[in-house]
Amino acid sequence: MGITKVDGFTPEVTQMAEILKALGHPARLAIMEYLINSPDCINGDLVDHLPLAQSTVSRHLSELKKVGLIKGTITGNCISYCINEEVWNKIKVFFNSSSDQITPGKSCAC
Amino acid sequence: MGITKVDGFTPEVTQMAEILKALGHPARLAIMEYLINSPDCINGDLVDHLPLAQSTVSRHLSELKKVGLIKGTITGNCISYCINEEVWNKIKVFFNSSSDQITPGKSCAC
DNA sequence: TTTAAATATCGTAATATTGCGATATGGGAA
DNA sequence: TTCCCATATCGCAATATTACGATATTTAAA
Repeated sequence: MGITKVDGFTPEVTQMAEILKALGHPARLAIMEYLINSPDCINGDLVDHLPLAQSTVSRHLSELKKVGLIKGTITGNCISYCINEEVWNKIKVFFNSSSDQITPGKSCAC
Repeated sequence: MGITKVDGFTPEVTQMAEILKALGHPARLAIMEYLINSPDCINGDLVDHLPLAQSTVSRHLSELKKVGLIKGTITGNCISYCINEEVWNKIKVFFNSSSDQITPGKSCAC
């Protein structure tokens, strides 16, 4: 089928899965790291840093923006993309709070 | 194409992307939450908690195991699956350390 | 207005993913 | 051994993803 079932899952799970799915690609994860490390949000030479064609990079940027991981706009030759810290923080909180719920030293044998 | 390019990315990025990709599905994320909240690792009634057929759940479990997110084995009627805390923690560290690198109040305009 | 630059979108082809039913497999119980 | 139960695997069909080249779009500058 290739179609992901959504019915029966909580909106929280569905939304977080969408975000993580967007991050689950080497190019998109590399883009995020690049944006994190670039202090001025400019990613004009992003294409040079990735082994992908310009159109492919643009498509990945579009997907990251779709799920809210990045924000910004392009106006002329001024490229202004940066991390959406709110969403990024949401992921961080998700994993931190999940970790707290793990029973330490959980036995995995019967 | 549908084939994800790997050449040109660091092994770290590629591996983390694989893990996040595995988590980027509502069913698999729900499975992880279920495993986190079940103190005794038993997931025999996992199928009842998901809106998916048994074979589909088994396939998702297989993918989670492939990337190391869960560990355990099935011996007879004794189901023993649980979170691989080491990998889970690796994700947590990844997002926490990444957040530290974000320049606070980064301006996104030109 | 025309040109140059940079990014976005389109069209396409190849591959991957998803889900289910059917079936196979494995271990315990009768 | 045979039966029963639960999970794993297979095979299939439908859809999604990925990447690229070509083209469109947009903005600033000449």
